Amino acid sequence: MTANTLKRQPLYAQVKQLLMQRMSGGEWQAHDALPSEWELADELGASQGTIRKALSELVDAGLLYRQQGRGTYAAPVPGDWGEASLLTPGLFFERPDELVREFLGMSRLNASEDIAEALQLRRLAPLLRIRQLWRWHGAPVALDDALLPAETFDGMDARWLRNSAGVYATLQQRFGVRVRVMCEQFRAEMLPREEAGLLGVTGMVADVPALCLLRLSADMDGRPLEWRQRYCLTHQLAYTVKHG
Amino acid sequence: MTANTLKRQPLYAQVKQLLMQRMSGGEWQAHDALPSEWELADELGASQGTIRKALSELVDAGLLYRQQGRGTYAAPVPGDWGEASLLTPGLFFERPDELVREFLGMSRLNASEDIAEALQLRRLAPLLRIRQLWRWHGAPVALDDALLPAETFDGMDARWLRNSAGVYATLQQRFGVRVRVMCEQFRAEMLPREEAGLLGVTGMVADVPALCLLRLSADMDGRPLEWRQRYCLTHQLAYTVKHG
DNA sequence: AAGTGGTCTAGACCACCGG
DNA sequence: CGGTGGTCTAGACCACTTA
Repeated sequence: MTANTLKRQPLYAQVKQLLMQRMSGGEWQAHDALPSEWELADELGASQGTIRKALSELVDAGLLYRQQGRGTYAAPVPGDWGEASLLTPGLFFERPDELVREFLGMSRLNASEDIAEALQLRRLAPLLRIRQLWRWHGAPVALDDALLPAETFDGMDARWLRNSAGVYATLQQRFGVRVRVMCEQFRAEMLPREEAGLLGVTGMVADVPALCLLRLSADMDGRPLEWRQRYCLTHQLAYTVKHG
Repeated sequence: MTANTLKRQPLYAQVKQLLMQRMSGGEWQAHDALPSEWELADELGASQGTIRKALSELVDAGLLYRQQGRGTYAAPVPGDWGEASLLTPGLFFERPDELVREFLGMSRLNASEDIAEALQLRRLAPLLRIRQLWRWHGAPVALDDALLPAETFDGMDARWLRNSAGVYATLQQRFGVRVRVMCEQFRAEMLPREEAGLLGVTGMVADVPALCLLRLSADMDGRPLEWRQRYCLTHQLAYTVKHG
């Protein structure tokens, strides 16, 4: 392989980088087959083992999946809900039920100091706020606010969001940006009034504890893209994370 | 390498398995150096590349760490707190402060149906309950109950727990068992009275929401070992998880 | 300088999948 | 059957640490 990128990067890392760029450019959609290891090796002038190492790391990163005897394929865009599933508390081996997403609306606001810092924006930078409701067997269980830098996603159209599979799918389709969840925070809070209303928590029993989730997402190069805040009702359900 | 274990396992997986067994047996303590790749290759009759693949997977699993030019070392036992750190809500890049663990006591009880199933025990199987308090800058922030199958850990001594670095460290030192966190659940709950007392939540303001964490841990072969329940106060702190 | 892990190559064989 | 990914080998060179 010709030494085209930064010299101090190992070859397999350069291959990985190149493939990620091509994937971002939309060369392969979800479930499209990539060239075989040998074709890539010829094309890029590297050995098959080097190509394999790059592909393996992309599989680990969740960007590709492989099937013995068939080929290597582009993985679908991750959903807005994230890796964790909703399960009945205490049952770790339950099969997760499907969550249904409902787009509530898009609005504009200015970044607070915390959020501006996390997203590496100037103070009061304009943001898009995308609000979604999650239902489980019809009942609302979570409320999402996704905050995106407005300048990066200038031209975002609410209709795109209403008719797509979620924020991440829209960013991928309309802006060619692949999102990666960087870190998440959990804490317990009393459900604020506005969110309680949207989640259908009625009556004077306003003393409902909610699981509050914060998420920071970035593109494949690590540039922050999204600050997400979620209120989850966990009376009957719990957020379940499986480890390596 | 002689075909001694199950035939359908690839060689590198057998090497991995063997090294895990030796590690469990206490052959290498934390930060002890393992033999070099070439020494292992000679000893086990595999090639250096195969040994490397096994070692790499053990590094990914957190059992080993490697330093270029120096060697391969046994990783220290993970702490009881887990992977997630406590940070100020909304600040993802903060440096996590140290948590101080305090052993409160050990008692016995019988497994509920849920717990018996998760730990693959019969109903009402005897359990050890190990209670620990976590402090952050002196103030209590979390309360842990670790539930272990009493028969597996027959002879467990409370003094071991009081003077060790935690439950996992004790299991490793006294029983040669390496613990691996399988999955965790989060939900929001109002803090029950007993836990509120132990966490120093005083007065009539009993309406404190708490982050409730459930954890299922296992040994390296996947056999369930521990059910842990934790109540976290998250008024000023949040549970932060970083992703791959 | 010697020893270690990290990268890279070339070639081989196997297991699996599809037509 | 051919093509694919999965495993394994042997050998080479580099980068880093230690002495």
